[in-house]
Amino acid sequence: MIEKKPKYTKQSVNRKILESRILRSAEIVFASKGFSGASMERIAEISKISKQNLIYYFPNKDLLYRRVLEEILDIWIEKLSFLENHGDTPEQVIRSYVREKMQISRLYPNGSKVFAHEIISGAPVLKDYLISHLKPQFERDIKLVKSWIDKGLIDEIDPENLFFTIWAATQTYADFSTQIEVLLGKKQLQEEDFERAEIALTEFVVRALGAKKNNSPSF
Amino acid sequence: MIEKKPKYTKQSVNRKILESRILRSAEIVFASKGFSGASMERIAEISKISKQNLIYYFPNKDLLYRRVLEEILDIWIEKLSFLENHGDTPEQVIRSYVREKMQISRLYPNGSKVFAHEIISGAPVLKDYLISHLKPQFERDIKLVKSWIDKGLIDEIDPENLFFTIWAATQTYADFSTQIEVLLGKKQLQEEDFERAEIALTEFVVRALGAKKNNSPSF
DNA sequence: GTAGTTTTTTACCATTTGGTATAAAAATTA
DNA sequence: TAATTTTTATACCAAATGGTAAAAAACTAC
Repeated sequence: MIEKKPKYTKQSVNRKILESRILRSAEIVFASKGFSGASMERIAEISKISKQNLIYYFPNKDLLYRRVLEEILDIWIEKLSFLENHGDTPEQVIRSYVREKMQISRLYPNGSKVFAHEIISGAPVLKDYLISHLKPQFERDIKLVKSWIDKGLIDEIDPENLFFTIWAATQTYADFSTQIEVLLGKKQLQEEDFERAEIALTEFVVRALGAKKNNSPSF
Repeated sequence: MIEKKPKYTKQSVNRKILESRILRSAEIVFASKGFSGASMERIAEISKISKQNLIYYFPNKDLLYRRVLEEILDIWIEKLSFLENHGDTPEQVIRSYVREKMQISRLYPNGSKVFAHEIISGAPVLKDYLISHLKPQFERDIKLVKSWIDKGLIDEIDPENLFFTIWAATQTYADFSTQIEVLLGKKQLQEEDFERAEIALTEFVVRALGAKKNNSPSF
């Protein structure tokens, strides 16, 4: 029997809230234990609901895992396109891009870690998605960078490796945070650490590109 | 009863061979499934021995995991010191360092992945080791880079982030190889891909440092 | 060859865990 | 108040899996 329902009942709102609470909990557990090491029991515990109730919302673990991955990927796909980082000069685009990427590492460290586990494991779940969604965007962005080179706006760098390096350098602040914390002697990375990293990396990249600067170098 | 034995009997040789075969198999499984997802059964299968025989050599999974991590770390610690990359100029040191690091990614991709899983998971096993071994070396290397800056050999870059970026960019070729393969449209990364990456990254870093070059820029 | 040691195989077990089934509160909506 | 949805509790189960115990087989040394 199909019923007509108001869109925002108390129940449906609570449901959304609880679902996202579960997803955040799942993120934490998947990030720190990997897919196999994460137990539904533990995720339920962190979500402060019973295991049975968790299963009521997410009938199985695979689905929950997929949802966590989808969530972080949607964020990336949305913010990660070079083309959409409006800016007139290559330098502006790069600065904006590195900032966006670094913000994702700061704001969604657990999602990033789950993604990292997945890719390192050979992307058993995400491979198709990478091919269908990430690759086309990557190729568009590569073209853009090549056009910059052709126009003489930047030096003749290797476009593919430019992206791999930026991604790696920004993600390392989420994925390898434990190592960085140890080496910097900090219990946890603070906003200032991310800011410093953003500045350093941006400077690296801009220098490497030999981008024609608007503002004079700061040192 | 303690017996004197010849050092290289048929048995002891076979044992060493089998042990390293097991370690390589374990590396593969830990890399693709993480610690929890890796089963002793599967590791035995790849090693072409029975599960019970595997347990004979490595009485439990934790120990096997530790051994795999130790193996890759020994390689790193050995090759990763900035100071030991002899070279007169900063540029030479950097080039040598990036090359070494990239070679590790090429030669030990699975070890690198196991390490990555471990760090992303919060380094439950390796944390102490990082503090006691990696941190002191890191601090020495930071000092060296700072001395370069003081002497005006390189520009005033952020030393810590220099290392984080180099590590991330080189390791991504091992850890995120699946993603890179997808984006480059290749089934597997070849030696030429690593070489290209090495050149690109080296150039990238050298430019970022503003190191005084010996050879004129190639473009 | 034989005793002693090392390696391999066979049989088995206890725990974990993802998930089912069911009933019944509790809360929400109509 | 009746119907629906959400939550918890109880009991349970099959498969996977890390690990034990012990006997058989292979090898080494004398």
